[in-house]
Amino acid sequence: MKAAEKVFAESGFRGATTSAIALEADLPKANIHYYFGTKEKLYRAVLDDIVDVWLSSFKGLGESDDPAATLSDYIRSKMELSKSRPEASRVFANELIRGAPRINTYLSTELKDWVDDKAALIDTWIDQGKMAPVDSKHLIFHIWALTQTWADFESQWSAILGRENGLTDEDFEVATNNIITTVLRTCGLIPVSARQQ
Amino acid sequence: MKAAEKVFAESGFRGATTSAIALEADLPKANIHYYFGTKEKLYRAVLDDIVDVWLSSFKGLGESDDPAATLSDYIRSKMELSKSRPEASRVFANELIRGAPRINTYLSTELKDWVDDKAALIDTWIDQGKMAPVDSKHLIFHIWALTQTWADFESQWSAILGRENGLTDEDFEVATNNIITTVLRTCGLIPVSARQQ
DNA sequence: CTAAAAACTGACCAAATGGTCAAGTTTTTT
DNA sequence: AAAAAACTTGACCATTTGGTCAGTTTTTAG
Repeated sequence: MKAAEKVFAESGFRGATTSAIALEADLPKANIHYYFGTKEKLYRAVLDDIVDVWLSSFKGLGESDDPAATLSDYIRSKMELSKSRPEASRVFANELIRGAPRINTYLSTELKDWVDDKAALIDTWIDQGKMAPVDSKHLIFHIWALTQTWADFESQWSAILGRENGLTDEDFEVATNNIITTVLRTCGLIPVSARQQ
Repeated sequence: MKAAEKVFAESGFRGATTSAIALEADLPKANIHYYFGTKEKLYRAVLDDIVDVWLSSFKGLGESDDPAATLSDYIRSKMELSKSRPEASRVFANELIRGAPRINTYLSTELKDWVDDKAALIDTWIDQGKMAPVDSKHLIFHIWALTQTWADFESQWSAILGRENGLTDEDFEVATNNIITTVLRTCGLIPVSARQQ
């Protein structure tokens, strides 16, 4: 599965070959077919695994009633995922770029429900005057876009920042703080004049 | 080229087949090889074309001396590109996900220089007290991430928003305004308490 | 008009692909 | 201890792949 995730991340579903996966896993190709049947089924297994990780990362959001802390924690956990499982993120990104043929149902049911739910929570906070008015769904979209980009497009940020051996822990730390700053300022949860750390 | 862009966007370099491109272009496969030689060369031609469009979209930024107007205009032009050339954006995204093997030089020279340059401009604005202090490079990263996501991951946003026939012009309009709000609030250029339009 | 250059294409090929299978080996069950 | 079940794998196959090429058609130049 790990080998498959890597190869699918690097080449997409169509471009990945079962022999490349077999080579990466250091197993004969026939063995992989014994366990997973077809390339399609293996891909689905990898995708299901990723969706599980994704969904479980969502659970954290919304248990506390403090918008600033909740949003910061969520951003931090999303960034942790971008750092620790970039390949998973890339497989997912590949699937989305292709129009999400295999996960459309998941997107428009479970994921949509989750977003609707959390957006309602954010709207409550706004109504209670706990944060500035924002488009709650788009706020969630922004958090996803800003955090996922550090996994999916690492090569771009790495090149622009002049890191020859990929992004460092410090880069991720800085990125995380900047995202938190942006999101909290958008929500009016930290004074804009404050210097960034 | 148009057909190739579409197929490469859908399947990535490895997954795209010359016959699929030929079919899409309604031409015999041999004809495509006559003009472009190899699949690799065709892909490079497509990529070069996209890089051109990208670079020219950058030119606008920085001519005026009004941060709010400049940033808004830039966000608007990036969103225009996400809407009008989503396939180009996806080809580029595919390349980045794969580690940018073919455009690494471009990223760490031209693009890096451009970012260094514009970040310096933003730093000037900050020094002049025209906007709140922010990490200028990360501000640019945020704008790119927030705008490109509407091309690359359209399928995701479309599913979550419950749009059965893809995103509408209005969705793009709302997204654009939300991104502008987020960026301007981050920069302290609009009061946070203001209601969003 | 003509001949040469350029553009085009159907038919083909070697290599790579996803997948199968029979013949084993190892592990589990009884 | 032996039978059954599960696992492993080298060799193989039909199909698809990127790419070629000989021959035809179209365009250009004198």
